[in-house]
Amino acid sequence: MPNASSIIKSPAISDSEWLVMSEFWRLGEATVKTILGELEDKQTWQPTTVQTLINRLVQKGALGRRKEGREFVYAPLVSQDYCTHAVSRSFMDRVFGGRLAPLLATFIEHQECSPDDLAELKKLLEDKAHAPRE
Amino acid sequence: MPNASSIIKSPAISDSEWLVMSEFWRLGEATVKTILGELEDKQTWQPTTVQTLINRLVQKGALGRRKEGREFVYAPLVSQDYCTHAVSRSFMDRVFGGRLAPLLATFIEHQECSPDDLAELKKLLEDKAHAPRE
DNA sequence: CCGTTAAAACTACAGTTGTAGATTTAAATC
DNA sequence: GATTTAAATCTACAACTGTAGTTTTAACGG
Repeated sequence: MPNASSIIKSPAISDSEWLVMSEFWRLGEATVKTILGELEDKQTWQPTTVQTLINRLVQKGALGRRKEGREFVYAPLVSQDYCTHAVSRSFMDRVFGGRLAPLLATFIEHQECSPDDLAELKKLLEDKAHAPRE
Repeated sequence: MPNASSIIKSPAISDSEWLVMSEFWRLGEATVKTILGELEDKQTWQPTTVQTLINRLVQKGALGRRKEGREFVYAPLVSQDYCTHAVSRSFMDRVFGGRLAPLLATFIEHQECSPDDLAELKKLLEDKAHAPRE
């Protein structure tokens, strides 16, 4: 995936669209039918709804596609990593004035973290501290 | 602020509206004129735009108001803490499958954290570890 | 080659959002 | 009380969203 970041603004992916993109990111590529199968248990969307969301993602440049027989095979044109980073960044800016600590604090305060979670987070920080420049 | 959480769904505050709410949360209460002054350096909105955003926040139940002379004094009806927690929760669910560690990892990976930040985060975790139940 | 039929494309429609101009109202002032 | 005028209300309008029905197209099977 060429890194379009810092040049191209990541396409604005809406909430519903994000659910669809998640499947594509997980699968790498897929037909509408495949996605319908994947989403079946998670959503109650009609097939045309999913089709519409996919179409919009193509229009926005988030998905590409190639014809294969009578159907299209779609695949992400933007990486999940890039998109999650972009939305996280703007989320943090908007809600926490760009500071990460208050974000983390919010979850810790509200006891959303199990001891295991805390340990995991700690490990993340320590690893980073020991290899500050990768 | 009575804790309406877990009962009442927090009003869906849009991006622009959030900027306005932030000012009210900071100031406690304010008139439109005050907010206009506060936002002047940060935004290029026309006065009516701000007025509209405030009106919508009132409609949504995020702000209350009382008449004072010829103008209204507005004040938050929902706490910042509650709202930030609510949006953080749903953001994390949507983008990171509900897991905090990947969220943190995203920022760490992208070198968005200074050593100071890392230290601060670490301290947060340690404090929590030592006082798991407040 | 033609019909069947799955897939895609087109159309729809109300609610939200970003942004703001135009009009009304009522408080303050003379 | 009439006038001024700041503040609020009303209106606008396009883009985006969530959600899906209707119509067209073209590949496959006979």
